[in-house]
Amino acid sequence: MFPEVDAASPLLQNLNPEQRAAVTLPNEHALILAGAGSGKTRVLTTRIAWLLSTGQISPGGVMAVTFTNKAAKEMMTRLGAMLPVNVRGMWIGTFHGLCNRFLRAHYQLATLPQSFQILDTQDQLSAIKRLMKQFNVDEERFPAKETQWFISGCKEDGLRPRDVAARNEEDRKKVELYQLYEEQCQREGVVDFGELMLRSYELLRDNEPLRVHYQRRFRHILVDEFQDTNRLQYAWLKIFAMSPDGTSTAGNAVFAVGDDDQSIYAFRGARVGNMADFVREFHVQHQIKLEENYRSYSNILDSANALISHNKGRLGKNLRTQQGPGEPVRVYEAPTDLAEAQWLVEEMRHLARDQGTEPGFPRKETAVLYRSNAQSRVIETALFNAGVPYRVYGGLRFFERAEIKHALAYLRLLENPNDDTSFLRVVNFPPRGIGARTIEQLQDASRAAGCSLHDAVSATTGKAGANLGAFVAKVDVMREQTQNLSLREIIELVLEHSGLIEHYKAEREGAERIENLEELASAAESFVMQEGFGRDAVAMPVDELSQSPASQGLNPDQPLLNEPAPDYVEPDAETGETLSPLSAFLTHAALESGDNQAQAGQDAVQLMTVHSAKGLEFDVVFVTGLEEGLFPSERSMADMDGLEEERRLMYVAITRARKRLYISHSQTRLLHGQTRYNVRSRFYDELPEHALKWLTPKNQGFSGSAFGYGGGYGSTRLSGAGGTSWSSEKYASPPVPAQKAAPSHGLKAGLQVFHTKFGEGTVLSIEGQGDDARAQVKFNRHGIKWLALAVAKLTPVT
DNA sequence: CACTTTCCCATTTTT
DNA sequence: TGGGAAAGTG
Repeated sequence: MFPEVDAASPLLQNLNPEQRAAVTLPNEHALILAGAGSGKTRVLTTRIAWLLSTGQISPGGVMAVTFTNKAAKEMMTRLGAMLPVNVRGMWIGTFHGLCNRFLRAHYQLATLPQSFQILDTQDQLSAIKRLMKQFNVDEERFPAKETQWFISGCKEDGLRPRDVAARNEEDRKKVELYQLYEEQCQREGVVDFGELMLRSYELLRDNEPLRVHYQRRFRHILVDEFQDTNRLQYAWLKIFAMSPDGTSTAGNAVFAVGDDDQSIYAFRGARVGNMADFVREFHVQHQIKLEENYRSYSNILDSANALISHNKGRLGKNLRTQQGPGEPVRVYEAPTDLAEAQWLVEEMRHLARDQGTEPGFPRKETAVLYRSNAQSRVIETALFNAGVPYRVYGGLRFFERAEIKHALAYLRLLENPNDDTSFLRVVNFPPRGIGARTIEQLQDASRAAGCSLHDAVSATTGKAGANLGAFVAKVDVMREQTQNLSLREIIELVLEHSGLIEHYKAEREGAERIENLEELASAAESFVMQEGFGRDAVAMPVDELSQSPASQGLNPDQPLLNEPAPDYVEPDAETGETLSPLSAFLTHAALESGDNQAQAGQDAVQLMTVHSAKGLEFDVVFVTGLEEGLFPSERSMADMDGLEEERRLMYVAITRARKRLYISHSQTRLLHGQTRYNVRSRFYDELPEHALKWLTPKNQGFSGSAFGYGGGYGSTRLSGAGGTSWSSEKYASPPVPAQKAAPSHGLKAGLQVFHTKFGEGTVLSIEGQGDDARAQVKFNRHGIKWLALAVAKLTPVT
């Protein structure tokens, strides 16, 4: 063993035997099966810290890949706390972030312009729509969304147009569109998310010296959430560790951490099978299971274990805890979705009251989970009426807001005038007399000349042409004027000269948009300060690469195991070429859409889908809407894989809870304007009776009836007033109609409130009743306003 | 070009 | 039912 282990032992101190074994594995491929709450991130970061502090590797030899920016950031923060090491120098990031970094470093080899821009999903869709219009593709037969899905799917499987076998006319058309789309992107100098991955994969695959260089460099490749990798990501990882023919390269080790039971992203291309493939293709000798759970009481874990045991073909894992049984899992059946929501709110009041006696649950430690976003509405209404502060996850993120995207489009045009997607977004925004007609003509001209819209402008004539010319001139002038300005100044100039600010000043809801635009300038400034810009996007300078651990203050005597290949020097390291701050910021904006958790400081109940709850934990968790057809979703019940994924989803939901878990469902639910009569989810019958406590009498379950789980029986609608054949004793008492009780909005004069648009304010007066109730509120920043309580979202500030 | 009307859709989400 | 996007109107 390494003598340095002793020196590193503080790192290993608080690990259990399995965790310690994982952290100290030899430099060989390994698969860590990490159950929910088993300290997965901890193992991952400690592994890196251990490798560094025992001198087995230098920072430049580490690559750690995650799926989300959040996870990458957390890893860097925790690592930085463990060791005095420059975490920025390491290749820690998301798949896409690392691919971006790689492509920026080798943009010539990748045949990309140096400041290529990244299309997000929206941009991609509009690019495809534009393409389809240009080639007169029938949007009825080929919806743009479907084309987008097809193209992304191909890329995720590593397929170029020529690799796709088309067996019918439709497929041929789609492949043709894929081909045209690629040409368009290349012409415009933009890449979509899939392209980032695919292109870097291909570059490594086809360029041997380059591949060998990186293979020698990254001796340790660590992967988080391995069960979520798609085909291409798997191939991408493999190319770092092996020759394309499958010959293993001596010396580097892939350390994959994942949990097959938490694989819930098959719908977007994730392949759990990658775990088994990994073991086979990499001849994995080291598999370690982390089954000790540090999060939940055993009643909760027993429920999770029992449920997931109904899935076939698992890699096999059982969570255990040293904590006691804890409280039973509480189960509730409501007559209506509204009643379910009201019960939930009532229960939350108790939780708040319990705070005085027991350790207590802060509101932000309470989460309400649901299968689909549509379910949040009833719950939100109930919480709102009860005056309980809450926060909903999901929805528009900062960089996805329309006004932000407009501003970014101008900025992108400064960097790259050929970016037609950006050109079209703002050519007539704010309006400057360039109509659809003019744009069509311009597009025809550009197609005929085979050039970008920008370049086609000079060929246009007439008054329309004059307007276009003015637009292009304006952008060109802005480009010159911003030449030597700081990023903040650039953005401020563009906001002003583009007319965006002026335009929104005139708009009724424009004030908020202007605030967002101002925030964009601030965000850019802090980006420059924090990142020292470009650091994110550029390959590491060579001196850092060859830096010995000694200069990191670590084990001076240990020889480096990862000498970079002498015959290859990373290009940017030589020239010191860096990306402009603007370009780096635009990349940042595309790769990190910004969190949507504004006002995170408030103590509010957390509402989110089960999917977005993955990776989080709360003291109290409500899992709602446990109904056949909803959870499991009827859309996924066609095949067994779909059902098993739903079960894993439920497993994820259950294992979010630390102390108290509620599971609820409703007999009826309003969906798409119609009342649906649902049967409680089959998942109830897969939970252990001993861990449950029914708060309402347990009715005859669907599985107990004579019907079994045939497809399509999950839920039904009442036809007319009749009712269906099987709505017997279960529905003997008609569901309680929606109560029209006076909604207690919980507001009164003098109360401090929060409004999502206007911010904080004070209630001056209330008038009207029920749906007509209005409140006069004096906002700190927006003056006095009347707000209809049925519409406005006012949250009491605590 | 702004505003209104109609129509269509409707798990899950990150990059 | 209700939101967003496309089509229609002054």
